[in-house]
Amino acid sequence: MARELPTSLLMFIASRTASNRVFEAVRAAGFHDVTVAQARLLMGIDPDGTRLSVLAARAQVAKQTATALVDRLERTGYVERVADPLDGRARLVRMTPRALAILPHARDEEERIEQEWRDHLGADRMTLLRGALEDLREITDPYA
Amino acid sequence: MARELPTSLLMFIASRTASNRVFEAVRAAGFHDVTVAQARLLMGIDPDGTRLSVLAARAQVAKQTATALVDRLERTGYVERVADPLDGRARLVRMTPRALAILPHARDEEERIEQEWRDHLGADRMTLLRGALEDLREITDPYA
DNA sequence: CTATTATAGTTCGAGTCTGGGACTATGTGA
DNA sequence: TCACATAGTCCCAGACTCGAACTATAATAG
Repeated sequence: MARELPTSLLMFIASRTASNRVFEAVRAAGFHDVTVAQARLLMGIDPDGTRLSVLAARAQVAKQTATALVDRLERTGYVERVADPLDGRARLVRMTPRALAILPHARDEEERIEQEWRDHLGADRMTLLRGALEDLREITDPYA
Repeated sequence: MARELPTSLLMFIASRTASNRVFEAVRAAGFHDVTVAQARLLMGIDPDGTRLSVLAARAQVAKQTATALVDRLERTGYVERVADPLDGRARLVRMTPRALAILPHARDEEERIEQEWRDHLGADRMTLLRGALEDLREITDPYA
C-alpha cells in the first residue's frame, strides 16, 4: 500500500486526467493547433470579450505571457482584438466562431467524464464530492 | 451566481492553489532554483533511485524532456545519476541531500493546507472528500 | 487646465519546457 | 549469432514564461 497522498495531489491526479481527455477530444474534433496554455486562456474569455489583463489574471500568468498567447490565438484565428469603447488604452479579446465551435466538444467530454465519475462513486458520494469542492473554492479560488 | 463548473475544474482550482503554496513555501525556505517542472519530476524519485524512463512516465513527459530536467537538476545539485547494477543501459536518478532537505518544507506546507481544508469543511466532510478522491484514482490514475 | 501619476498593452531578451526524430549502447530472444 | 527491443542521449525547433523597459491613454492633484 502506498503512503497517503495529500488531498490536493489526489485532486491533481484526477483533474489532470480529465484535462487530458478534454484536450484530446478537442483535438479529435479537428482542432489540432490549440495548445493547453492557449486553451487555459480561452476559458477565461467572456461572451462579450475580455481585457487582456483580466485574462492574464484569470489564467494566472504575466501580462506578457497573455500577450504572446493571444498573438498565437489570433494568428490561428481563434480570437480577435477589438477596441474597448470604454477605455482607449484597452482592447477586448473576443472569441471567433472558430473558438466557439470548440466549446460543445469540450463540454460534451466534460459531461462524459462527470457521468463516469458519478457511475463510479454513486450519485450520493458524487454530490458530496462536488459540494465539498465548491465550499473549498471559498478559500482556494482567488476569483471566488 | 456563476454557471456550474465541471467537478474536474473545481479540483484544478483547489489543487493549483495548494501547489502554488507548497512551491512558495519551498522558495521561502531558500530553494530558489527549483522550477515547478523540476519539482514534478523530483516527486517521482524513489528513495533508492529511479530510472529516467520511469520518471518520465510518472511525470507524463517525454524521455527527452526528463533528460533535460534531470540535466538541470544535476547541475544545481539536486540529483545525481548512478549506474544501475541490474542493467548496463540504465542509470538511476537519485536525490542528493540537498533535494532531501526540501521534503520537510513541502510536507509541512501540505500539512497546513490539509488542516485548513479540514477546518473549513469539518472533519466528516473532509474524510468523505478524501475517500471519494481515493476511489476516483481507480479510474483516473494511470499508476494506481 | 496642466502636471503628475496610474493603468493597458506591447516589445525585447533570455531562460525554461516540450517533444519529434535520429542515434549509441546494452539487453533479450529466436 | 543475429534480429529486435529497450534505456538513455543529442539535436533541433517551437512554445511558454516573465523581468524590464517602453508607448499611449486615463485619472487625479493642484
